[in-house]
Amino acid sequence: MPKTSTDSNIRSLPAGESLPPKTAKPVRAKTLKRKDQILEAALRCFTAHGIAATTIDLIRSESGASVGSLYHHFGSKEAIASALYMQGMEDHFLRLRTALNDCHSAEQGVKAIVKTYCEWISENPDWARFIFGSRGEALSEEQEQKLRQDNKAHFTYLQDWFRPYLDAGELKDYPFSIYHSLLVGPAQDYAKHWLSGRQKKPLRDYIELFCEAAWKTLAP
Amino acid sequence: MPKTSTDSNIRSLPAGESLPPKTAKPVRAKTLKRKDQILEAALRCFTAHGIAATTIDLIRSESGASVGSLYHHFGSKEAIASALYMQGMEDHFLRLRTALNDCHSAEQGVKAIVKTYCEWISENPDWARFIFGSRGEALSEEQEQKLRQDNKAHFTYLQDWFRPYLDAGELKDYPFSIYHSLLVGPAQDYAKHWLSGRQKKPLRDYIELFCEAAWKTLAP
DNA sequence: AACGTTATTAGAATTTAATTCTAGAATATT
DNA sequence: AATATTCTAGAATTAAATTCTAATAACGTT
Repeated sequence: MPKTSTDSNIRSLPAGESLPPKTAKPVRAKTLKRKDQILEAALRCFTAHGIAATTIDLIRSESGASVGSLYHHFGSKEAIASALYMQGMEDHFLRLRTALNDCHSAEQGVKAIVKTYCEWISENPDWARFIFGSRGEALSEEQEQKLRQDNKAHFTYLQDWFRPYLDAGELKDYPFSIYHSLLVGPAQDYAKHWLSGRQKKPLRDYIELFCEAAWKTLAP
Repeated sequence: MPKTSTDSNIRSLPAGESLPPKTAKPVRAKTLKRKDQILEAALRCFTAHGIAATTIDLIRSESGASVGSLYHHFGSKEAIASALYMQGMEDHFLRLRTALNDCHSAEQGVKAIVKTYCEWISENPDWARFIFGSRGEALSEEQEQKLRQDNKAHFTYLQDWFRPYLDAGELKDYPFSIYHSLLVGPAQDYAKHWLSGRQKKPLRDYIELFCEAAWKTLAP
């Protein structure tokens, strides 16, 4: 009985977590390759034609896979989008954590978050455009679940990272649930406008500015 | 030759503009009512089932209209979403301008923008959820065009409103294209999380905080 | 290296949903 | 009242997503 595979090619390992003890399903190299081909093709299609206008058949021909293969690996069109979304988030999260490792003050941390955010978007505009564009919809049960978990884990990681500085009074004491919004909200909004062509100046040009602004908001 | 009607029930009149001199097309009362019924039904459906899962047939039965009627008035499913989107934006823009009229300092203006933004979302959560959820996609040529114009007009309005204060040095002198992002970015991000259920505390509870934060960023 | 098992691929068949079309009813215009 | 236009209905069509059946390839086992 063929079963839609769910474990996609995970690139990052959640920092603190240990490997699940599971009854290892065999994962074939060719499978991962095909899945990646499909995801890449899908992103190309989404970028070129927009999410709504991208049909399964387009992804099929672009990826060289067959309909059967597509559905075997992902189960639905939505799931392809989901996977792309999740992959993007993971990629970004990982990068952010890496950046934070080199920071040793509240100010450095705050600025690193904003900077990393902007850089990721600048370097992966297609991916970012897709993620912004598909927000909300397009998440199946399972993936929605996983996204929440990931978000929460990420959130907790950040919280832990900042706690010492907070305790030391190096950071303004807002309710924590709001930190993320204060930090990346402005950059995110500008990014959206830039990605959609409504703003000309590249996001990159304003990185410094958004970093400064964020720090100004959060400095004690 | 029946033609898809394009002039939807506009609630706000762009402030500075005069009425177009057009060769008035007759607009029937019943027509507007039906269009509104359809839009309202559509919003209900989007809220209840999500945008992607809402079918034409669902909107049809919910609105009591026929397929023919639906297509006569809007021309496509996308166009229904577009109209809803536009209507929301207009509603919000109008409200914001009204609020700004009572402000007489940079600080008042800045805070009014953030406050109005938050209040509109808090009072129209379904509408807001839809707008955030449908971002980007779902705009037809014509409407895309109109949205850009509206945005630009709104933008210009804000710019004009703030210029005197900027000249008087009551406001930090950032590039103007970034003001909007600095102002509402944080509130917008939090709103998104709240609307999707990822954050519990209602946006309303943080209005003060976002206002203060915005002013802190923009104060000279 | 032959065998059985399971994963993968292919593409035809089916189902579901969006859109178009044709004709008739309602409303306005002369 | 005659005519033109807009609006409504629902059947017919088209397009796209998904399911299904069978064939092929990869893998572990012997």
